[in-house]
Amino acid sequence: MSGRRRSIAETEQAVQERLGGFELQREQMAAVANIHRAAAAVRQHLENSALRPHDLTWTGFVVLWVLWIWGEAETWSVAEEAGISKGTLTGIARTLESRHLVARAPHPEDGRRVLLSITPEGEELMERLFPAFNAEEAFVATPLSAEECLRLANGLRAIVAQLEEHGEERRRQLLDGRDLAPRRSGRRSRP
Amino acid sequence: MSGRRRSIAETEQAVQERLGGFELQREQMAAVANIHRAAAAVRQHLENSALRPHDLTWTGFVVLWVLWIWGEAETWSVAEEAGISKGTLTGIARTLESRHLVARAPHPEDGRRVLLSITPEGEELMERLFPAFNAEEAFVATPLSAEECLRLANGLRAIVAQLEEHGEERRRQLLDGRDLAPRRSGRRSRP
DNA sequence: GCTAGCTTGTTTGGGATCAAATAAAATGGA
DNA sequence: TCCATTTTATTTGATCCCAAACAAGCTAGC
Repeated sequence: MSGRRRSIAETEQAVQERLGGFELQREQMAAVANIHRAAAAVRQHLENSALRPHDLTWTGFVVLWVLWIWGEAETWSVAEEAGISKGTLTGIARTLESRHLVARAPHPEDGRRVLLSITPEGEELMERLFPAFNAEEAFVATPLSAEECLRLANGLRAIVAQLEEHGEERRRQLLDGRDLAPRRSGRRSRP
Repeated sequence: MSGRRRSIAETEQAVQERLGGFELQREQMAAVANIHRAAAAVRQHLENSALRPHDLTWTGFVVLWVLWIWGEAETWSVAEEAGISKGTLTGIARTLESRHLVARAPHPEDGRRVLLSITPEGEELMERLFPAFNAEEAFVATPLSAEECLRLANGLRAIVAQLEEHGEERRRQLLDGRDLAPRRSGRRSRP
C-alpha cells in the first residue's frame, strides 16, 4: 500500500470496512467531502496561475472583486459578500489599501461605519486580471458542460441557502441550553 | 441598497452591468464561485456544531479521519489525503500528538520517514464524534436528494480530477518560460 | 441632557496555511 | 569508500482566519 496514491475505489472500500458498524448518510458524506476537495484544488490552481503574477491572495482578490462589482460599500457588507469575518476584512482591507487598490472613507452620517471602494488603480488591475482569472475558471470546469456547471452551482447554492436559513437555529437546538465551550484560540477576557 | 442583504438576482444584475463588456464563461464562473461559498459555509457549520465541543479544528478532524480510516500511514500520504501541505501537517500532527490522539513513530527501514497512527484515545473520540459529524453533513445537504448529492459529488470529483491530471501542465504553459514571482510570504534565503 | 443598550469596525490571541529553505538520511556512481 | 544527488520531514516567515473582547458612536427612554 505504501508509496502509491490511493484510488477513490480503495478509499471507499476502506471507509466501508471502518464504518460498516455505523449507520451513515453516505451520499451526503460524499457531497461534503468533495466540496472541500474541489474548493482546495481550485483555489490552489487559481492562486498559482492567475493571481500570483499580480501578488494577490485568494481572499484579497475576492474582496477586490466585490468592490469592483458593487462600487462603494460598507465593510460589513463586503465581509458578508466575500464570505469572511469582519475582523479578517479589516486586515485584508489594510493590505489592499497599502497597495492603493482600495480606498477607505468615513460614512458621512454615521461615525462608526466605514466605506470601502476600489481605486482607479484597482479597477485597472481587475480589467487586466479578470479575463485571465475567468479563463482559469473555465479550465478547471473543462470536464463539465455549461449545463452541468449550472446544475452544480444550483446544488451548491441550495446548500448555502439551507445554512443561511436554518443553520443558526440548528446549532442552537444542538446545544440545547448548554453553552458552547469557547474556541481554544481567540481573545481572552482581561482579568 | 445599504443595510440589506443582496439577493442572488441583484448580484447577478450588478455582475452583468460590470462585465457586459467582457466575454466571459458565465456558467463556469458560477460553479467556481459557489464551490467556495458552499465550502466556507459548510465548514463553518461543522466546526461550530460537531467539532467545537471536542475542541477540534476542521483540519485536525480531517487528519484524524484519514488515520482512522487508513490506520498507520506515512506523513506525505496523510497530507495528500487530507489535502494540506506536508508543512502544515507537521503542525497539525504536533497538536494532535500533544492531545494524545495521534502517535508518531519512526519508519523501521528509512530514518527520514515518519509513521502516523491514531491512538486508542483518538479512536474512541472518532467513534463518539463521527455519528454527530455525519448527521450535520446530512443536515447541510437537506435540500438535496441522495441522487442529487451523488451527482454533485461526481461533478466536483471531475473538477478535482481535471486539476490532478492537467493542472500542473496548464500552469507551466501559462508561465511559458517566465518564472513565477515568489510568494510574498515564505522563508527567505539567508544572506 | 443623561445613560443604558445596541451596532459598528478594530484589536487580539491562537492556530492554520503555503512555499521555500533547510536538515537529515538514503542512494548511486566513480 | 566517498561524495554528489535525491528524497524525506521540519522549520521559517508572512499572511490569513475566526471569534471574542473591545472601543467608539448612535439611539431610546427617561
